[in-house]
Amino acid sequence: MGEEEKSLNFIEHIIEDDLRAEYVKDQLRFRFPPEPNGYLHIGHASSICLNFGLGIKYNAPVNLRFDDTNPAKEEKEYVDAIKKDIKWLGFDWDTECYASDYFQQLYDWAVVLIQEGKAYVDSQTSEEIADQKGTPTEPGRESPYRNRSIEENLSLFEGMKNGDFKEGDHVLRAKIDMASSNMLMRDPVMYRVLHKAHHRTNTDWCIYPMYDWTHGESDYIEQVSHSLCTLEFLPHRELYNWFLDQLVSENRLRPKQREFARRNLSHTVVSKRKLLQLVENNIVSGWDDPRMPTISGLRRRGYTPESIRNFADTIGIAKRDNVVDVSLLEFHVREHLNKIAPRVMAVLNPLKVIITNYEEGKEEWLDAENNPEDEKSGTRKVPFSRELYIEQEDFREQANRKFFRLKLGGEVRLKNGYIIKAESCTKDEDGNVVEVQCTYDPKSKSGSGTEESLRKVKGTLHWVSSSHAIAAEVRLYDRLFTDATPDGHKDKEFMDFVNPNSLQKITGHMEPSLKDAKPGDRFQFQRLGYFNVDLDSTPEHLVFNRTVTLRDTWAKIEQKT
RNA sequence: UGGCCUAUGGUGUAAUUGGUAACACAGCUGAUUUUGGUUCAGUCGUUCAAGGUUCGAGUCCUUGUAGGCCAACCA
Repeated sequence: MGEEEKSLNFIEHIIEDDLRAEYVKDQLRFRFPPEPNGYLHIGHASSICLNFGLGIKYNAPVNLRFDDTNPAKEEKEYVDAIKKDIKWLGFDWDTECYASDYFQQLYDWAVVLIQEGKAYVDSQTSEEIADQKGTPTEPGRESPYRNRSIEENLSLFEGMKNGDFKEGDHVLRAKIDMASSNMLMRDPVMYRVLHKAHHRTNTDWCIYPMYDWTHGESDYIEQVSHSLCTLEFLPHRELYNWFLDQLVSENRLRPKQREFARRNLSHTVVSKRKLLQLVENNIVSGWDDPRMPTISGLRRRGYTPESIRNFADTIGIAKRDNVVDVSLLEFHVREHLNKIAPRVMAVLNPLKVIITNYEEGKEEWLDAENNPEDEKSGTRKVPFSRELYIEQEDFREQANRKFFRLKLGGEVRLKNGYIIKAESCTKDEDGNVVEVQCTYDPKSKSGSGTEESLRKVKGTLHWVSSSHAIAAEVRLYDRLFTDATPDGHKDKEFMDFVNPNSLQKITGHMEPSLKDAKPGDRFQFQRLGYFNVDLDSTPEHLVFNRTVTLRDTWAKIEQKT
């Protein structure tokens, strides 16, 4: 019941007010209305969580409606990807709808508008129409075709529908007010001729309705009570209402458009158009590249639906411009993955360690906890032997007291194993350490209960047995852009900020339990971060993505000195 | 030179609708820890400005300032 204490966002306040004033709960209905012209991104996730979350909160139906009125940009591929992403996020829609299902109804209504003298066919070029539109500070001029007879309009509009005209010959316009301070009210175009096949209606139509003439009417047909969209549609509201005024009947629910600010994420772009540019210019491998802020990219990267929902929940919804720090998103994945990801050991930057007093050829299988956060997760066996790998960063010949890791003459615990002491090291001709010779304390074995095993040493390192380790490709990701707001600069293009080093591929050495890992499986590589198995992975060639690093306090300490 | 929207810590969002400015992240301290992870405790810091109404203003009014949106046969 703690849920009820949560304060309402401004949309919920509006709904509560409406519930008190005019609606009953049963009339509430929402919709998520993507255009199938690209993949969904983290900004859409916010909108999805808003609309479907409202549906859950008020036990109201939520439609998935494809706003497919522009066949030039839309494809079935996108429809399928969108449906997959919404389901993956954990939501389900009441009815799958398409604006294209309403083409006939929309046409019939348009004819009614013509008959009532509220719409006319304009036969000018788009340039002429644009020229007459005026500017925000000057009124527009009326089209010479504005006062055509109803009969002529009717016959021309029918001709448009029948394919008698080329693209651009005519458009249908609403007759509103060329002097309105709202540019959208200056006789907006309702229909244009487009001789293009539509992914659902194929060539049935060669005129297509514009967004404004479609959206509110679709909401009305579906009896959506609250049509929520982003703030850039705010000026459209007047037109949305004008179109509704022409056709709503008293006894049917009249939809309301309400607007909220789109969510921006730092160090990335959240716009289908810009994401498409990244794909087309091969900056990334595709819409689902793990560096992309698309839902499919985040999924491939290893994000969980829960973490994205929690993120959307935390940032909430409001009306002001915003740039949410990506570290908040990262916090939510870590929070979730910490609870569910099995711990394993993997060495990404190997440095050979020889335990000189450990018998050659001997191997031991040690017990390792799968997840300290989950008692039921049990343990697994990891092999130990004379020759191991640790991370290069975990050894220094000498270091100060703040360095808890291995140094000459110093001791360290090997996680789930023994305490070792570095005795000497060998270097190559360039002076790089290539091998460390250590001794181990045979009585210090983890979990053995001996006095020595309970000894406290400052550092604990992860490691793998070099002969048992399996090699795997590991893909390390960094932010796609070097700037926090790549598309927020007036003098520069967002493309100027693409990080050239956002992907690094290396070969890591994994503990052998990982050999059966399947695409999608998530792990914590201890002390390194959370990783998942990539779609490209095969049993012969494992591929891991780093979802996110662990919080790294050491990196901060080191940076300061 | 127009119309509309917005303004709360570094970031995001709240504030019983005029009554103690709070939650999360980030940052910083410390404790715990066989992950420099987790967990725990503490800490830092906020109402764009100036007037006004009021016993009382983040909230209402006025003016200003700053940012955003609007002139696609895109959505």
